[in-house]
Amino acid sequence: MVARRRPTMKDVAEHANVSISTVSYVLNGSGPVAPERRNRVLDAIRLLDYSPNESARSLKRRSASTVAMVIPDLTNQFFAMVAEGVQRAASAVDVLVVLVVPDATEVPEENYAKLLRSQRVDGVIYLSGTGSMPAAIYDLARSGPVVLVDEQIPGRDLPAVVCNSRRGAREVAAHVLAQGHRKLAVIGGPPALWTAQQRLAGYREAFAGAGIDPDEVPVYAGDYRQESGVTAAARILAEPADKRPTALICANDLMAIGVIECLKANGLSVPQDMSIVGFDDQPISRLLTPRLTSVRQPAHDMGFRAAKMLFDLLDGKDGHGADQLPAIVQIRDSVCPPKEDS
Amino acid sequence: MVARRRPTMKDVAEHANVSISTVSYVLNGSGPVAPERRNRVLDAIRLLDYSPNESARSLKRRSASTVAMVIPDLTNQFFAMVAEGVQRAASAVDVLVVLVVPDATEVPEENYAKLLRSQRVDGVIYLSGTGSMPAAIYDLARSGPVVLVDEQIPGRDLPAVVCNSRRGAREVAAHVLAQGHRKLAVIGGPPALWTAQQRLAGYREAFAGAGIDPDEVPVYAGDYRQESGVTAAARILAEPADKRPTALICANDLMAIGVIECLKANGLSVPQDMSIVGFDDQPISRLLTPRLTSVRQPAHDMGFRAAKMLFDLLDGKDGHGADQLPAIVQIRDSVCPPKEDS
DNA sequence: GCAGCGCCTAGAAACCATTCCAGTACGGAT
DNA sequence: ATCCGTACTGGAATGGTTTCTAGGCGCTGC
Repeated sequence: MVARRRPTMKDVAEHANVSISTVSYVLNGSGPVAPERRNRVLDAIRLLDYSPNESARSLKRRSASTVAMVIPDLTNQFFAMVAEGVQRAASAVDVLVVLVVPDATEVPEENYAKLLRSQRVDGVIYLSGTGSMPAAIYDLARSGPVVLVDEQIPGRDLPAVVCNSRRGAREVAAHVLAQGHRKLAVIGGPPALWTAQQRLAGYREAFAGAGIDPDEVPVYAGDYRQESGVTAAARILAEPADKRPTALICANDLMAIGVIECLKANGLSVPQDMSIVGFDDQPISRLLTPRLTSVRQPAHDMGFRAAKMLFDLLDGKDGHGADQLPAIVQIRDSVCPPKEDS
Repeated sequence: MVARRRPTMKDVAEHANVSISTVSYVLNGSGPVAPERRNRVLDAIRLLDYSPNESARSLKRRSASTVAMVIPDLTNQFFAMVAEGVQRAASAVDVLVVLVVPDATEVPEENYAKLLRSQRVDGVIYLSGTGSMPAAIYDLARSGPVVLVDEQIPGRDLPAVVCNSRRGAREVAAHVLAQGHRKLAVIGGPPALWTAQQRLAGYREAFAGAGIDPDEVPVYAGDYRQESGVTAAARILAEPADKRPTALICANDLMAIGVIECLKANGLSVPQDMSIVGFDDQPISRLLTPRLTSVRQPAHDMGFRAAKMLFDLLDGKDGHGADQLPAIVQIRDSVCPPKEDS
């Protein structure tokens, strides 16, 4: 089968006995067309099964009706949910979303900038993953509109949709403290990430509020991945039993899951032997045993709003700044009062 | 800040004192250029921070270097993993992947066809979700190259990457039977889906092989979503205890999770009171209590191969047909022998 | 009866890169 | 000195759309 040439506006115009510009006016409603001719054009379009060549269109319009979405890890359901939110907002206005997964091997921000400059995409929605240089993101933003999700660059106010992580963190830590725990430990996220900083700050506020010196609470380094939860838990278990914390505050659910895995493997039970909380409220978290107490971020909504914000930016509406959504503590079964003897 | 015009080849050419075509030759290596001039061009490109306008390029080349990936549900980790595989294959050859999530409200295949015809994308990778009409997919495939993942249209051999679901299903059912179960039930997927049909067929083969009449085994209708597992479990629990199956074979993990949720809520324990198996081997499944016995599909690899297959198609290499990967049974803790008294 | 106005239409100039083709310059062979 | 082939270069056509501009036509109001 010889791949027949797709029909163009010219074909439609000839078929309908009008000029090319008339066809364009009909297509975009960008000029007045007499009803009778409009119908002729419409008929011709149907007949020829014409659809406009989007490459030509974006060339002329200087806009690709496409945005890039940078997602560090799709299998993390938080990101997946954000992605769905973005997608939903985009498809409502007929914008395509291209999926970009940073390649760990190189500095990817440069590629996104090139994407932007080559007009393949009109803007970028950026979810930061385990490690990205603030400076690189800022450079990227100079090539075109960028909206950050759950990330902020200190000092520069790039448009962003964030969650009140600090408050959520404070509240979940307060919940743990309210159960009577005094020997705590934190498993933190990648220190370079805004969210990790915010969450830690929130925890410390709660500690201070309960009369505990935040600097006395050990913070184990994590990277938001499950594996790092396992590692941190192993380190904690290596300490003598009477020095161990009675509650462990994890900066996200994945690490909390790793922790629980490790504790269980070592014969400890959660929450009886150790209370655990997470952050993110992944859908799985309520299916675990015990059901994990966590902090819910409105992921879908964050994605949706970020996309909206980007579209506004592209439309020239310059209401940038950060949009902040609430984080909500979900209390479940992974926290209980500490044992008497600790 | 006035949005300054991006530099074009013309600017580069003027800057380097060569013609536009020379710049193009340098850019694409599509013609001989003397080293000295090549360097002048390269310098000018760097100096002006030029990057080619991809819209113009695709217009001329008649190819967008972009493919669409239809994903019914990103929060399903199986799909997410496939997506990552696709993405990885694509980024290796500098192809963009646009994410398309079917909108439940309308017939989306038509939109994908339009996407294809408008040359916004060169091809489509199609993962079928809970319900899609085979005919619609076939229509879609007439607008451009389409590769199916974990789906096949009977009678038409569209290019596809599938998993040996039938065999995996047979084996996992055989495992259940080997534990001594004789009273079984199946919770099936959407009957319109190829995977659901294959899995059911596999289960039935195993039943027959164990001397059980497959038609005697009740099949509850599910739709691959967690909720439908809950519903089916509730229906089963409504039956008198001595008529209940001792083992429940679920056509995917999500439904199995729903089943377990419901059983637990009703005071039954898994696997002691009822054995459960799933299909897909979602990453969460090994974190549940009990750890769920399931069938692993090489999701990432399936995505990767599907993308490769599509790119081959686009390159004119016509080695279509279906690629079949093995499904591997993962035996864990959710199956044990039936109680004596049943 | 004519200027002036509103609708509508067609022509043509962008938009930017690719590629065919004709042409230049220069080395060596005759 | 002439001719030819090679290695390179530049002009121009092309891809399909949008949009500016000018103009045609039928009215109204004076």
